[in-house]
Amino acid sequence: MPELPEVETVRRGLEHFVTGFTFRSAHNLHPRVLKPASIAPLSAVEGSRIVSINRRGKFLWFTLDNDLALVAHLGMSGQFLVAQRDRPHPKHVRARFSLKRGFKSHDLLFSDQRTFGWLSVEELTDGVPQSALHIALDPFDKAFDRNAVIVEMKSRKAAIKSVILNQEIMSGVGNIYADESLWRAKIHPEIPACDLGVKKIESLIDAAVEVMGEAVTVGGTSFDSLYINVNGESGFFETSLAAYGQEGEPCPRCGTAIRRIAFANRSSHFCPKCQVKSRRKTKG
DNA sequence: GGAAATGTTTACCG
DNA sequence: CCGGTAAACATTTC
Repeated sequence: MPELPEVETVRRGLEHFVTGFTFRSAHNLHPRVLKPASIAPLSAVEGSRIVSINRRGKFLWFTLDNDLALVAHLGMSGQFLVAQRDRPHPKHVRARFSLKRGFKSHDLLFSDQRTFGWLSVEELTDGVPQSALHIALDPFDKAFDRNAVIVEMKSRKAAIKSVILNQEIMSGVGNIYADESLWRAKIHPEIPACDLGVKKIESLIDAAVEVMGEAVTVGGTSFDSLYINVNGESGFFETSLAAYGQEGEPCPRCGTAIRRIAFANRSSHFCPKCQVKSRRKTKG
């Protein structure tokens, strides 16, 4: 379930294990793993050295030493795995890369059960691949302009949850962290963004940064294990979710049962007492 | 058996 | 242009 924190965890894992390595071979093992917009087959990366691993929102890419990038989106279920001899061969392997640096070598696998993820070879524009150019900066980017994002959000008539999920305004937030952020900021998901005060939108962005930052911290604690480190499992969900997936469970703040509504083709979870739609005050 | 689940893109309608 | 909705992609789990 990769959103920004999971993708960042994968990025850190890859940075640790494959930076400086050269692609010795690249094998495409599934007819849909290569994004149609890719300018070349996966084998185009053979012979290239990995300079850095980069991320914007949920888009991930390997910057190579030849102005190209191997771009990856994990979709719903994509994973990178460093193949290990003593581990069983993972299922749903869509691509296999053989890497080497000096006497060291290992295989990197891209596994994706539901095949919503993809890989592509792309050119970079100012260090950003073609397919991620339309994606807005995420709040962890050094160049992230918080005030500009607040102004943009405030100008939208759409429901605040749609706005915070819109990757072209601010990237990185998916359905889970949207619900968690809205819960922390005490905002009902269906309130039009333009009806919210600047302070409220500010607190929502801060909540998103906070909750995703915590998730990255938890996900990043597994650095001792090669396997866990790159597979994108954060372990965050089991203990720390206040709203997402908690329908019927008590709100950790007030004890009211969390509600689930179908919204924007997805589920939204919120506390009907803490996150009220109208600002009408109770009489008396 | 049916619904729901994660994300993105595209289409269609108002 | 904006926004809401749905469908498409695939598979597994409840």
